[in-house]
Amino acid sequence: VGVARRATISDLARAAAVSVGTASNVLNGKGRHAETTRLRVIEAARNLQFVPNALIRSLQTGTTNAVGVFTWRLERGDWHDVTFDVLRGISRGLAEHGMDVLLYAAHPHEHNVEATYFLDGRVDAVVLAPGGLDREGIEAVAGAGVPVVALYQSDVPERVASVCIDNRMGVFDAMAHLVALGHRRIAFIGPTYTEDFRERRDAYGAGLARHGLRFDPDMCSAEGLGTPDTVGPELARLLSLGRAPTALLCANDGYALAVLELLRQREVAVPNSVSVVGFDGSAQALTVGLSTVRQPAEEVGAQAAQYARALVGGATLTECRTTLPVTYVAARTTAPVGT
Amino acid sequence: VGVARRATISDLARAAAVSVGTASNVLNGKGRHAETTRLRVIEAARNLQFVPNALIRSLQTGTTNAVGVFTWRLERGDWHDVTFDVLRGISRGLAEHGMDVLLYAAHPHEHNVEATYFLDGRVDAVVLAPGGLDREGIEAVAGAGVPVVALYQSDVPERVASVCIDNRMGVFDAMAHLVALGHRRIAFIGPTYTEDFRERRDAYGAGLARHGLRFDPDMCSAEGLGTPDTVGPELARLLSLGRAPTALLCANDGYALAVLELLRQREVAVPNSVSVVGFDGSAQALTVGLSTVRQPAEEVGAQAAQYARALVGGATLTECRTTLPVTYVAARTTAPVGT
DNA sequence: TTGTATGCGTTATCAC
DNA sequence: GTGATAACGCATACAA
Repeated sequence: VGVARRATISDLARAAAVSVGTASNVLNGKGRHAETTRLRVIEAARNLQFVPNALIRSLQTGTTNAVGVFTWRLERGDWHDVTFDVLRGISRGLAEHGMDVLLYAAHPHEHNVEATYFLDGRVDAVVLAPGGLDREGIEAVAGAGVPVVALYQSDVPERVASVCIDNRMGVFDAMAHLVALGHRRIAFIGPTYTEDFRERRDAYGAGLARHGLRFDPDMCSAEGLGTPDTVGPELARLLSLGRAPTALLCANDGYALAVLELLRQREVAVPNSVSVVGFDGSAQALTVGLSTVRQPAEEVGAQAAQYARALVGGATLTECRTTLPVTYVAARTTAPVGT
Repeated sequence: VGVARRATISDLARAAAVSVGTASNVLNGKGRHAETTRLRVIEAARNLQFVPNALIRSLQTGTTNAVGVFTWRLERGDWHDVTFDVLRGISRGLAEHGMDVLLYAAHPHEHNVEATYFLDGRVDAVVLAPGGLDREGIEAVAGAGVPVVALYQSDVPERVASVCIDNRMGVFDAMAHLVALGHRRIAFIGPTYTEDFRERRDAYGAGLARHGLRFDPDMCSAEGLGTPDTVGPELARLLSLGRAPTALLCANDGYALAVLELLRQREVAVPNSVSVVGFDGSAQALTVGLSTVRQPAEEVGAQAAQYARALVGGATLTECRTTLPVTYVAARTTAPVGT
């Protein structure tokens, strides 16, 4: 490994026969300078391959040009299928303004997330996916003067920005479609351990009422449902009901895909025997033609990036919150009842 | 936004009635200290919610505890379906040692990647996905004393680490399976714009020879093939051949999935009329039951993380290179010929 | 227009 | 065991 000490601005100044102050000013385009001086500095910088130390620069300017991003996990197919789409949105939204992402390492059972992670001055703001920091932790970060953008959480402290999606709208649209297809026995499969999941389940209840359908506890997952890979017993229970559901509304694509796989193993025809609907519009969902509610995950990230920048810029937006619309897209896992 | 100035170590030292040096030592567990002193410092740190400034800390210690990761894009379903798996592997491998990931923002048509990105002192090492930095750029980074780990590139400068996968093995295994199923007319669909793609295509040629099959240029994509969404004409061409292929070996899952979708639209039965094989083992591939070669993407990332740490630690491994094995997994898109 | 001096917050090196 | 002080590399305010 080469140990070539990188050139500092003093090296540069010496080489260009100017003072460090002048060198700094020229490089940052501040003040006026004799053309010859300017050229000498530029030339020397090229020769020395001078790259200013970002750390010290940040220390000086008070800005790091980086946003911390915490995503609870980068798991594949777990509770949140669109994590990476969100990440891309954030990254892109920041890239347009020359900012980078500091991805905080946090993996289950390995580290607890602490507010202090985000207070060491490395980032100008943080974007938080749900599940990592509790309300107290969020308060601590925001209270320390680090702007916070919360994702998929509407119940956040006063000064915290948030970007959510319209779960209610998505569920309503999906249910309207199912009802239009003649479905009356619509079941809901999903857990309750995030705000999104809870909203979707609540919307399911409200959706039934909208169409004059009765809520049947048997047709709705109880609190304890785990991750998609443990959905087997729940599905078995539903299928064994006297009046089994003709449509399965799932809390997200992960559950829907797990359900599809189980149905395939049981040789239950989809969508002919039973319709299945997901939520999120994950890549896998699109690939298999799952009818699902597409959420604008990349936009969620982009919006978060914009809020982060705005807050850093001092914009004391009291209203830096938004709920983005979703789009139900019928594909190949929904059909008229009894076909 | 709160502007609460964060407590510095001098504040802490004053509060604890010790010198900054002692405070620093206590916090970092260096040297021996009277128990009372230690407790005073700890207590004061708690009260003041002291968090050391990571920038200055890095300035002092010369280490940032962060690794820069450059992934050409975070695109969905583009050339590299496993980007996120790799990212997870890197993140995880670093997290175990308390290190974070600085994700460099680089999106197509928005920014060119320059070696200087990685030379501003923000990271201890960098991991580079292919396509971003050319050989000269990599040399520049490594030459400046920043350890580099290249992914999916074996042709790298002397001091650069690299993590690759055994493309040849994967293609051979897949072809052996196809041949065992009775296939003789096996076509290859894929581009050549990455080393992996080229290796896979070359292995296809070698694989044919292995089984005593003749290489037919008509059965192999020409150089110019674009992204998966433009694979239509190529597939049409293959299907219209006098002796059309009975099996399609695709350069990666993205192409394979695109092919599957097109075949579905054309109502060509898979695997009964034609078998399809992908490469990479992406989430989508697993979901649809694509027969594919699974590459250990997360391990690739984890290995890269380990190399990065080793190089940072001064380990002058001349041999910090590896080629990880892959596993062909037959699923639901391959069947005996003519069924 | 250019140069000089100060300070950022921390760690490391040395006296005490 | 503890404390003073230098040094890290840069931007900035101010003097020349």
